[in-house]
Amino acid sequence: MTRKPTQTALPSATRASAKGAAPAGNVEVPASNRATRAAERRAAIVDAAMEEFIARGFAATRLDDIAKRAGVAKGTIYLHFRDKESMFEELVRIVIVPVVARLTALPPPAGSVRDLIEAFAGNFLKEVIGTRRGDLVRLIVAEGPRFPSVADFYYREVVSRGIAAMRALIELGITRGEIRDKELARYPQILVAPAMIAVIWQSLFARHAPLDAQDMLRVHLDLIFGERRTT
Amino acid sequence: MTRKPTQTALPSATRASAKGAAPAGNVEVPASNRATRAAERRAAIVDAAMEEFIARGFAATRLDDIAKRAGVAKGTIYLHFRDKESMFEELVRIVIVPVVARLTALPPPAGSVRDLIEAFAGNFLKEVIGTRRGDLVRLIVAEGPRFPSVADFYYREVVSRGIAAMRALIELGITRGEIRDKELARYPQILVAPAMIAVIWQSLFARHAPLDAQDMLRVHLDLIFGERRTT
Amino acid sequence: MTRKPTQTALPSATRASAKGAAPAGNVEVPASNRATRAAERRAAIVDAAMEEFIARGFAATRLDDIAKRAGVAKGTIYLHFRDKESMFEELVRIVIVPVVARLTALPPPAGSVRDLIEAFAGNFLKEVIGTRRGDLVRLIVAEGPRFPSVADFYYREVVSRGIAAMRALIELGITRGEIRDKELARYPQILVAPAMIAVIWQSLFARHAPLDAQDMLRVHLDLIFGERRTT
Amino acid sequence: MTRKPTQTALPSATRASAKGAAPAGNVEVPASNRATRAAERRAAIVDAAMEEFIARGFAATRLDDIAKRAGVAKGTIYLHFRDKESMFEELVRIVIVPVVARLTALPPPAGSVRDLIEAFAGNFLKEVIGTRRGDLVRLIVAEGPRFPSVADFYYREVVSRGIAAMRALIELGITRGEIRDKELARYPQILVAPAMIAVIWQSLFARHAPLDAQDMLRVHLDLIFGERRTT
DNA sequence: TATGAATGAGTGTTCATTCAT
DNA sequence: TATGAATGAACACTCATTCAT
Repeated sequence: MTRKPTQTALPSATRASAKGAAPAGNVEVPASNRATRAAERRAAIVDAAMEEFIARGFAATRLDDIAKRAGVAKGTIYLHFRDKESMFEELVRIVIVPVVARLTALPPPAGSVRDLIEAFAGNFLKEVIGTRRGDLVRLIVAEGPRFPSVADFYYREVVSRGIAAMRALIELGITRGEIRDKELARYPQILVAPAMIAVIWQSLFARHAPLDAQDMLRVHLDLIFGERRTT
Repeated sequence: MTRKPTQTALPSATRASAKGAAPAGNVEVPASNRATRAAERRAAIVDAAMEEFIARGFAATRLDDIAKRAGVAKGTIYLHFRDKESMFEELVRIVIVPVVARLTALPPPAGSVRDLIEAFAGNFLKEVIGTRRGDLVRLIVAEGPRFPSVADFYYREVVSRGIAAMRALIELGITRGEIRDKELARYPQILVAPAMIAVIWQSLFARHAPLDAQDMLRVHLDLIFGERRTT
Repeated sequence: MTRKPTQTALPSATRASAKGAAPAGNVEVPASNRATRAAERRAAIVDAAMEEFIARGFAATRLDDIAKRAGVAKGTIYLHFRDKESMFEELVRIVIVPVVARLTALPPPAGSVRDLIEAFAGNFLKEVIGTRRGDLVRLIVAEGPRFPSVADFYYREVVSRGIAAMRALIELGITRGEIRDKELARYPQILVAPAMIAVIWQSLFARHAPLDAQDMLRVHLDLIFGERRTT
Repeated sequence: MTRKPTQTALPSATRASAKGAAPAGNVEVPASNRATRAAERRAAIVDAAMEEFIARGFAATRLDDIAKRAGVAKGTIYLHFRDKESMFEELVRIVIVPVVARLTALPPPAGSVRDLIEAFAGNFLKEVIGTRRGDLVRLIVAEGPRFPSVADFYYREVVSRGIAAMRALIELGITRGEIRDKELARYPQILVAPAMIAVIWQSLFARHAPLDAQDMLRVHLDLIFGERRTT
């Protein structure tokens, strides 16, 4: 298998390092204090690791490459993470948690259930589908069986909460008469399935056949809520 | 990462060794001819490789383990496959092709479109979801980005054909008035999404929360076709 | 290191197999008897092995290639030779012996010593320099330290006899007054050295700078015998 | 082939570790700086590799043995050389270059041409014949055909320059009347041949029949320049 | 705290040798 | 006698981890 160093830049939510505050021209310990510097390094490592893990998978990723991409020495990684495995596990947590936080910070619960779900889908589209985070989801699907702790974490923090939230929305929709099919509440997975498929499709088949995820999700919601009168 | 050799038995479609000719209760199989033996060995390697690749992913799988599981010497693998990569690529072909063949051997095209799709879903449930083949699908999702040839093959042989077949069925359903939502034909992925989600769920989360895939697919079809009067 | 199968044909003194006697169109055991067939196979193996050993050296030569080149199965080699090492050792004997025999079948001892030596040099030029046999000499130089038995054999059969023969000629030349330098008899190597250098040169540097070995040997003999009046 | 690790000590020109600074009788060398240590290690690897390659040839040499002999871990070799092949190629350069430099640092160009050549021969005797460097020459002859880059390098740096230098000396000798045979200038190889033969002889046949290389070279020079009056 | 040279266990691949046919 | 599939020891090369500086 060929190794072509992926050179994609990384505009990451975890990056806390872009600080204009550092006084230029200082060789020893610039402006920020020790703790900040450490946090920056750690963030750089996390970013680099995510890129590499996504590009090659856990086993095929070399710490050398992560270090190079993060701009630190290989040994430095071990000052922040116990080993490669726990780096991967922590990485997933570090990246996933803020996303979940943002997605669950639901918009004002005003309006129809469909509006709520559409808002949610819009966020998901923007934050996940076709982004690094989407790739991370695929990575979790890929490595889950070898990292039960990751699968557990992901199930606990993302899947089960997502399913519960969707179920609550569906039940609300049924109560309000927006959703006809009462059985849907038993399988919120059905509501989420096209979004997941979109995530995977973008990773694997986008270059064979592009997919208009937004439009697909709209069609799906039409199916569930009945066609919209106007847009 | 700990390495516990997964010892799952393997009831495989690729196994050609179930010879009815062998006297039952015989320990030493009398051997048959050279070509047959070679085919058996190759099948054993394919089966073993599939188990190992599914359990560990491509990079973390050791040829030593495949050989041990297949009951052959390591060198023997190289009599059948050029190297680890091409073994993986051929493996996918070898396992996928007959499944596709079987799934596309559509049941008697009589009855309603819903009956057709239900028959198809039933096959998929039996042949893929929760089986080794399902795990293979997850494996392809996992390794696809690193094996463009595999992703290409899978798209060409499975995805595009599956999408096309589903679209044809959907259009038929629309024509016959069984399906109301005309836009569905533009996104057959929606029809398939829950089945794919079921495949992944069984691999990753079954132990956290079992999923009645059959029931879920029924609910999904009810959503698309309208609730069934009787079952 | 790349492996380009050397495809040079092999017009070898050891080949005894080119027999027009075999009745065409016979599948089982053609004309010649069993022993002859075996001898042919053995000769084919020896020829093929020589080519391969010369092209790659002992360690880098694969028995597979020898077998392929000889047109026999790999196992067949083991019917003729105990193992790779002893094949190499026997090979050297098999190829060297007839050459020595031919070279030592000295031409009629008439004429001057210089004539004798020139005749000898002519043979050497024709039979060794720039030929497969020359390459074999280089091979012996190359593998000698790892094959003491080969070095021993070569010293015993070729070097010591060659040196002795040269010394005898030199002494005759001194006696007859053809050679002035009496000390030359103590170092017959000096007489042979340019011929050896020519052998090596053709193997290694011919493509950088071609060497007219014949002319060089003449100049060398002029040095020893004094310039010739006419040619 | 039996594998007996040759344990010959190695007084090498490449060894840079003989540090006069180290307190005598000290077991643990105090280390000095990083760069020095790296250079020492590299030199140790080069020395060890030369020993092993000379003893076994390229293909039969194991990197494990080189590492063991050099007192480093196997991986360390790869910090200094890309792979086995390039190690061999660099090795030849590293060892040959300083020898050439020393040999071409000609002695005071005073005196007769014969004196010059004798000085040169003396150096060659001391520096090459019967030394590790001589063995290396034999190794180059052995592996040249499989390492064109080595053969090229050797031709360019050693052979062609040596031939040119010898030709210049011969022509000077002819001009001054020291050398009678005018054709010799066309084949400087003749002048060098006995020295090369001596190199090979010491490697292969010394134990069968010792050769007094110094005396042989003197006889050869007598042949070319005419016998010396006194020594 | 940060470095990166050094380590050595681990793995894909090769190939001499065997042996059932 | 001849075959060539099968074997498994051997080896080049990699890379996670350590540790002296």
